[in-house]
Amino acid sequence: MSNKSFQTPRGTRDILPKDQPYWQHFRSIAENTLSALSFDRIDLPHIENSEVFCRGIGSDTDIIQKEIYLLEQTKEDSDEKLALRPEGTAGAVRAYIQNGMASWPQPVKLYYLGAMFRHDRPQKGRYREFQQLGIEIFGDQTPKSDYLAIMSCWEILGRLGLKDLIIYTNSIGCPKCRPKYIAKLKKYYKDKLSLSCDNCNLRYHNNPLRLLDCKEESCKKIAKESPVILDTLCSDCKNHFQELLELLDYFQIRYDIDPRLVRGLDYYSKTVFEIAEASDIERQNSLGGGGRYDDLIEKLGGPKSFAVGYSLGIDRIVNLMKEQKVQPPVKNGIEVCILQLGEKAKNKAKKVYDQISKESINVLFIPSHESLRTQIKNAVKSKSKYAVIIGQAEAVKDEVILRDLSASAQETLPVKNLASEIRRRLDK
RNA sequence: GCGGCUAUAGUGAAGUGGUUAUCACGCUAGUUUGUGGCACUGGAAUCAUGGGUUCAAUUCCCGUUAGCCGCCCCA
Repeated sequence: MSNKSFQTPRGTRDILPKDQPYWQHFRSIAENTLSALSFDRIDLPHIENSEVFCRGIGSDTDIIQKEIYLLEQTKEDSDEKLALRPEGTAGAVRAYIQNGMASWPQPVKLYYLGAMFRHDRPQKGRYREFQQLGIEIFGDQTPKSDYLAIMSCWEILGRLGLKDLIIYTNSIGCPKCRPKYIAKLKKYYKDKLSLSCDNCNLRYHNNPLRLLDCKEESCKKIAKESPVILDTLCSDCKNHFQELLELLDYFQIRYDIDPRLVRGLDYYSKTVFEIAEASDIERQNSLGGGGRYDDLIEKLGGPKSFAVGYSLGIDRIVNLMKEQKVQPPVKNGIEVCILQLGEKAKNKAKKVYDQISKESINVLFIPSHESLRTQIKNAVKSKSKYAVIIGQAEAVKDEVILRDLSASAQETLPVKNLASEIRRRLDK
């Protein structure tokens, strides 16, 4: 008897049986939707060489600088630093390269489902171990893939029954045109740095794009007046974005262009987007986000290729399902319990059991000497819908009592065709 | 990583510097083997954890841990 009790480490939690229907509902809708669009599932390791993440996500990002879980090294792999994955894209790109997917028929459309880890301060909807669904489309540079990504995401959440969702989108240009914008942005900010927060002063040097993303009131004002990247895009990026928007319009996907939307990961180019509930103005709890990352494959040592993808935070989606009262379907469980009194009934009960289970009705029968009172209590506790009661009298006459446990009504029925009778009632 | 609030049965809540710490719902055992959800009788909390103040701490103070909120960041 130890008196020390344990609890889940900070930012992790048990997902208990009562919540599982929500998770299963999400998974089944997501997987059905995606496989209907010819996405294939891939499972990736939870650990990778930490370089995959550093080079992929960008060593200046918060994720790498302060949120990544590095594993303690063991003797055997002492020269390989391993890290718990903080997101899925970098690992997916590694898999694309390692498995020569560049020579598969393009585009390669993948999805994955699983836990990600970030050492952040937990809050509601923010956990250190959290579940993501991610998709990646490799090998196509046209806006069709951007559209397909956004549409699949929109479709999954729509089919789940979530309401009031909105896509925020923007284009952050390509390596050709972004430097021009950044120069323009820096010029604009140059004489305003004294008015900006410390963080923004750092951003000015390290990651100027993120100046637009500052949440400080004073900085927000400055950002609001700042030059808009869309005006500086090269014609290639401009057309790409334009074509994407036309597709979104055509399919009536609700979106807003947010010229200040930039994302926390370094690998994006051209299209970026997030999806959130419309009332979550500050987007503290984005349900998901993604974008195009045409240069990442090369950056991780692969051939020149193209890619677009996104990830959804399942924990947040489950929270929203609960808030919006989305009812997940519930599994059937036990439908019929057989209760029996006496030896004679015990022999009959087995035949009844066989008949019922052949009809693929979920039936439970454990012979016992318990009182009928106790047996009924147990049947109710097992959440069975019906009880089939067989006593001495019924056994002799080849009958049973069929009791509806929720309605407290019962009637005597012949054993013959009992199963199909029960099936009829269950299907009602 | 920084700041704020919180911590009492499974859940939600009361409450007190000093005998058996309340209440609701839930859970559980039974009310003597032909009828459950009602009723009745029982059971279950070292008042998160470690330390301090005190004759005495669940109550006051400090640390720790965890949750929530804000910042940061993101899913």
